[in-house]
Amino acid sequence: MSNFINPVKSAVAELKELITDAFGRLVAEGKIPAVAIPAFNIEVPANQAHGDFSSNAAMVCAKPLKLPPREIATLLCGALVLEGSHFKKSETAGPGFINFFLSEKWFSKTVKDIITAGNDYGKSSIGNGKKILVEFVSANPTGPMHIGNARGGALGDCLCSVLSAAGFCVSREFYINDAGNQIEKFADSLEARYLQIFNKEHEMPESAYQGEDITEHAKNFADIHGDKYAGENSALRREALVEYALPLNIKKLDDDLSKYRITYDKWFRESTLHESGEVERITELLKKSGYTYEQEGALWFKTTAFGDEKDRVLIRANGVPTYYVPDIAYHYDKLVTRGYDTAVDIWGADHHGYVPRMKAALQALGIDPDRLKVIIMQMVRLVKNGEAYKLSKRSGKAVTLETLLDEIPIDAARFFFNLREANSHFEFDLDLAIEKTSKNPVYYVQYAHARICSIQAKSREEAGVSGELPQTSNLIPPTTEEELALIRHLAAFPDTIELAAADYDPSPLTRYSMELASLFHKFYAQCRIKDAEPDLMNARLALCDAVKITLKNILDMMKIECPEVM
RNA sequence: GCGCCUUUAACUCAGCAGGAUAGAGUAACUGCCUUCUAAGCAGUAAGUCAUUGGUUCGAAUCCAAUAAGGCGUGCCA
Repeated sequence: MSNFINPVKSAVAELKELITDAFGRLVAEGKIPAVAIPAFNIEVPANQAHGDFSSNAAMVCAKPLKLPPREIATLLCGALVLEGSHFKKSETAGPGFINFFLSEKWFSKTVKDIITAGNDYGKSSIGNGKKILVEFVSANPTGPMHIGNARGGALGDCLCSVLSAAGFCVSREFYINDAGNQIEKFADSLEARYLQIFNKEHEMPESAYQGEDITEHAKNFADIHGDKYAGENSALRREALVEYALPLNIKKLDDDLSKYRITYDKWFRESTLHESGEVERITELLKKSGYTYEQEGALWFKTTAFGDEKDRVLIRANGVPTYYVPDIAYHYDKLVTRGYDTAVDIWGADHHGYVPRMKAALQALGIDPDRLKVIIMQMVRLVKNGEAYKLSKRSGKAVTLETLLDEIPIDAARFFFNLREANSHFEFDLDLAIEKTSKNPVYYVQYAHARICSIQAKSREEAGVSGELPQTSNLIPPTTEEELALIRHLAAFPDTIELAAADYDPSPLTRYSMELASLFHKFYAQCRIKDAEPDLMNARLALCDAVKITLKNILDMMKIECPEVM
């Protein structure tokens, strides 16, 4: 499935070998004492003048070798054999760094490898086929989704793509809280609105959902059933109302999320855990774990034994389980019953205190708590005309996902929400998101893609060839700094995916795409393609192709369109 | 009170398994379209990396304390 082309990794591995060989040679020649060489790093210097890679090998050896770092660096440089490698030059610099410069061959090879890999370029196998279940959005089915769900959706969906690209076997899941207190509250609200239709005096409970969607449900229900349920007993009436409205709400969630380009592998209903007896079974398992006790008529779980700040109630004194129990049952289902290696949950920051609680329960059940990875997402602050934008025109309530997508393109929403890491307080500039200029990062990146498409078409036309360019068999090496910088960055793509996957954070990829677009635009401004010499034109078209492939691979992951014309 | 998160240029943010002169975009100011998409490029200016200590050859990065802000701390979810 995945190609193992990682131009940076292979270069780094080669360098480590070259340096180790050089040490060996120095020892053999008696120039340095034979002591254990400490681990050293190969890194990409911030400053390009310092080469393509640099190593601190000489610096970390200063102590064991009892020699000044610069002297060691000079010795190492003398002992390095670069012939036949992908490097053309090494030099000592600064406090004792050794800087390495890649040969032109490496650059040509990288371009060729990317084109060969195509859709697979960037994929990695670090996931090793491990099964990951990512649960995200899981919005309350009692009402519309809000702006936090919009962030969670874009983040979760993109994270799934990243993990897939990194070689994990990923499932997307939505957990529907269709049981418990909030459904009771939903029933309260619907019932009150329904009864109000026939009796204006009827009062709405203060704790009820006040949104217009509730009123609409009640009205539509009354259109179908009239006052038939007004005289019924409350339990029947509530049941009928919930049975009517809940599926509509769930359908709406699904519809809205589909518009947002999110489709789940599974919608998991909390109610099934109650119906199947799993909730009771988990309660028994927890009791058996020895970490529960009864107090004041309630059943408590000793979360303090696992570092939480206080113990928590599992079963209320009235015999009804708190939300905690089905949640534990749900995670048990993910990690044990269904056997996922890892469960990733994306939660709003207001739930962060819940993390130690959930992990404590897993531990009590003998499950490694590290198998649950909770991504905490900080709040989003919408800004319009330089001011906080809090209210939605339609409902007068918090801005809904639907309202947001009315205001800005889906591409922009998905891109913007992945611009920052989840755990950063996020300011979303609505004016910027709809702007069609280079200020808007989405357009900037898409424009690079469209530009390449245009160049390719024009150049082929000019050369009078029928789609046969570029020929990658014999690329002439790049020479300009713009080309070199662009290829260096292309080569870093697989590492960026691995980094994003390891941190469960897609945002490095978003920023990577902006940098790639920027380097491409610079290259475009500086290097002619259409009227270049045939060999040069071919090489540059190949480079364009490699950029286009990489851009497309990223935008596909984010489910953002790759326009050929803008 | 206790816990988690945040604090880097005027604004929004990168950088944080310690490394060589702290980066980008926006806003401000200058240039560049008879030449492959100006939705673009080039340039100028902008910093006490919240503060104070510590760790060491070296700290925006690690540790501690302080300050400011956000969020938690329910027999709500």
